[in-house]
Parts: sequence; C-alpha cells; structure tokens
Amino acid sequence: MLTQKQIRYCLDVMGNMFPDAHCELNHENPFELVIAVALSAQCTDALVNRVTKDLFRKYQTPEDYLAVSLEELQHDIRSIGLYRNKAKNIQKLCQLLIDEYGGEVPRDRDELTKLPGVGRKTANVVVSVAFDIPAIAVDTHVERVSKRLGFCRWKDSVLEVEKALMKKVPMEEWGLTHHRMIFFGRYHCKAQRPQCEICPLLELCREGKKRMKVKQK
DNA sequence: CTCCCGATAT
DNA sequence: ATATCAGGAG
Repeated sequence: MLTQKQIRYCLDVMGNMFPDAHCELNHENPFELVIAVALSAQCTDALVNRVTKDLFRKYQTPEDYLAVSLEELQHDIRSIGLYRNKAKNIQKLCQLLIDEYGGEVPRDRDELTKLPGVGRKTANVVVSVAFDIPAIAVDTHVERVSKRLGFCRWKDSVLEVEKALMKKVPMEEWGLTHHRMIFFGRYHCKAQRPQCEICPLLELCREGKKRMKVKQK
C-alpha cells in the first residue's frame, strides 16, 4: 500500500500526463449523460458515442423513448453489447423519470441508483459530471489502476476501492482524480498491454516492477 | 456467483 | 481463440 503522499505524487504525475482528462461520453445535458453511461456498461465509450450520435437525434426526451416499441429501441442500440437489457432498462428508467421525478434527472446519487440500469458507478458519474457534485466513480480502469499501483488492497471490492480513494484524496479533487485515473488506465496502464517500460511511476508500482522482472527472463 | 452480449485488440 | 470494454440485476 502506498502512503497518502505517494498517492498524491502519482495523481500529480497522471495530471501531467493527461492534462485534459475529461468525460469522453458525448452528451449535451444530464438526461443524455444518464442514457450514455447506462449504455456504456461493458462496452467502450467510442462505441457508445457511435450509437448515441444517431440515438440522440431520434430521442430527446423520456417520452420519445417510450413512444417506440421495445424492439425498435433494441434495434437502434443493437451494435452495443447487452442491448436487450439496456433497451428494457432505458424504457423503465424513462417511465420512472416521468412518474417520480417530473421528467428531470434527479441530482442525488441515491435517487439515481433507484433507476433501473443505474448502479453506484453510473450514478457517481452522473452527479460528478452533470451536476459537479463530488464523487469518485470506480469503473474497471480506476479499479485496475488503484490495485496495480497500490492505492488500495488487491482484494478490495469496488466499493472498498471507492472508500479508500475518498479517504486519501481531498473532496474538491474527486472529480478530477477520477478522470485522470480513467485516462491513465485507458491509454497507459492498459489491461492487456500496460506501458510499464515507459511508465514514470514504475519505481513505486508493485505490479509494474513484478511485470518487468517476468519480462527479463 | 451467473447472466447479459457485440465490437475490438491482442 | 481469448480478453476486455466508463456494469447492473437476479
């Protein structure tokens, strides 16, 4: 486990590597962001953007998604994985937004989590990106980077990773930290071929040093 | 824990 | 051929 000071150093380095880290899911309002993040489960954001380009032209309000059949919505997002569940969730979610929230996206993490297809990670993205409320969404990248670098324990659950990060990073930096870790994980500390050879954090990365040793043989 | 699931990189 | 992708629900 790294010290708080070492973690701070790592996050600064990530910030220098990716000074423009931001949300890469295209959206123009909170509603579009909810749809985009719900679609993004187990799927690259590049693919989500490709689908939402036409999707957001055709559907602008919760009512729009409910005006078509489930089959039609499935067809409109069929190039995305898990499209049957996602189409069903989107229609239920839209109905709930109309019935319980006046057609608006709630500005509260726990209320968002009540929406079908919206779990803790998705809700954290929405409050953080759309409403600028401090949160750290732990996705596959944040979890992988946290564990490789030693921001948390290897066996930590996703929720435990989130708690560890919230404890060790000042609240006003949660949003920025989240995006820096995403970019670092997506473009540098990748799942399949991490760039340990050129990594500025190799010296204090337990996983990186282990990997470099194995490569020597 | 399993299932959902197409697109892409390796 | 297999692993992975801004996960969530049962």
